[in-house]
Amino acid sequence: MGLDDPRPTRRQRVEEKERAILSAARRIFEEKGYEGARVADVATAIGVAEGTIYTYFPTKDALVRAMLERFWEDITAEARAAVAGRADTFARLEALAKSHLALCIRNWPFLEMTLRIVPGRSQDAQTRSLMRGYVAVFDETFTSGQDKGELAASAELWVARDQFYGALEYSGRTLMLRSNPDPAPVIKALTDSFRASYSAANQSNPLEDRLIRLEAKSAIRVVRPGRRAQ
Amino acid sequence: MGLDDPRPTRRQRVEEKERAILSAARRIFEEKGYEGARVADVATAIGVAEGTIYTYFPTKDALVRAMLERFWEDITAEARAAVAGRADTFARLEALAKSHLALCIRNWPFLEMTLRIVPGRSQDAQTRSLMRGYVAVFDETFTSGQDKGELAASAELWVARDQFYGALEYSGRTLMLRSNPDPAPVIKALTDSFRASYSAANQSNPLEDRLIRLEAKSAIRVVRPGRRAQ
DNA sequence: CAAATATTATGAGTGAGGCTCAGAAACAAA
DNA sequence: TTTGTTTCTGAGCCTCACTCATAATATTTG
Repeated sequence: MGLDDPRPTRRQRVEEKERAILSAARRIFEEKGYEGARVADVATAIGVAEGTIYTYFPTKDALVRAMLERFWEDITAEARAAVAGRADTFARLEALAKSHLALCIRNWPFLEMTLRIVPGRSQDAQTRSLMRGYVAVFDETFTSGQDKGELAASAELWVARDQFYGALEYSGRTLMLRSNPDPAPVIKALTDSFRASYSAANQSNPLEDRLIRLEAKSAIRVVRPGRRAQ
Repeated sequence: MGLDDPRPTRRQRVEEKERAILSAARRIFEEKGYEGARVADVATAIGVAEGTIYTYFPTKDALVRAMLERFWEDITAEARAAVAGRADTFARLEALAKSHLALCIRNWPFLEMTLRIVPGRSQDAQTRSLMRGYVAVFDETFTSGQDKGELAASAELWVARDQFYGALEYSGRTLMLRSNPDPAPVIKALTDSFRASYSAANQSNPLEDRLIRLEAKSAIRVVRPGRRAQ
């Protein structure tokens, strides 16, 4: 098969149609929300029968999940771009916060859907996995900040992460209700908080902090010589 | 009509049945979640026909909203009890945080439903109104802390509020995924943050802070002699 | 190229569940 | 008791998500 073969392969045709479905879904679900959007709408939008959608995605839920997966992937690039080129950890976190708050406001329907999608009690490990790559940007920034000694080594990553994204999501929601939303005070409050309580310089016992950091590093070297999933 | 008239009035009968419906709904929606719970289930649970439910609540959504309204009212008493008897603002906030985090974990289905209930874009002023009385406990604590000079007068209430509840909700969600949830680090991180960035003592310019506070007070006295809804 | 086979598309049909409404039952007023 | 009013009832309507027998299309084989 030549590189510019005019006849697409089977796999290519399938992927092409998948893309078409997902991009139509994106428009429609953004406009109408999860409940409001009909699977039939998506089918009509790209000129196929409703049944066709179901040959590509087994349920409406799966369709939405696939759509959201793409969404979070796309958005992750934005977050990475926001922190790129900044050395100072707090500057990175501030940039990330700004980027995320803007995201909350611009793409509220998708954020909301992500939180709504998964039904039932404590089953939202799936929701988490959707956002995993996205929050990894925060995680990397935070842990590298700890490694560099800018952030307190004793701080727990997941606690800081929830503080960060929780505050931003709630604030985003509030801002959306305003006629003239100004994100500045939110960013300022959050970065102030982080600077005040996670800066290694502010720790009550800097020596203990350095000790924790060194122990953590050597433990990693000794116990896990290779990279291994937890 | 005597106070202990055995024959209940019409109004009383209506309210009694409303209570019965709502309390059955509470059990069923907690167990099965929003999508899983059937209106017919609620009807069967109290031994009436499905149509009867609809004479009391126009839609499933309205039923859930009424149920959640009660829920938040009940829970508000708990929050008030948590802060009662504590003078220090930070001690109050800490108690409130503990109480709220426990609430997130114990009553997750209701919290989740509250966030899910409202359909459509940026229409969640209604959701907010559900929680209004509840968050008032935080608001009162915070503003009275500002009045007493313990908290920075320049801090914006809504920003602090979103930081507080946003962090707690996200952390609650995370904790629920753990086999052995320990809320202590969450509480510590949040109170540390608040102490570090909202304490009046830590402000860069204490004089300016006192000035803001005095101006705010006198403005209230002069501009609004009576209590007036915004 | 035609026949045989495999894949993909179709849309009428099914089931579930929210909601309606014409009449029945219970209650109140006259 | 009669008449009027409120409350209750459940068979059936309607909207979807989802299925499946059949048709259309693509690929392989002879």
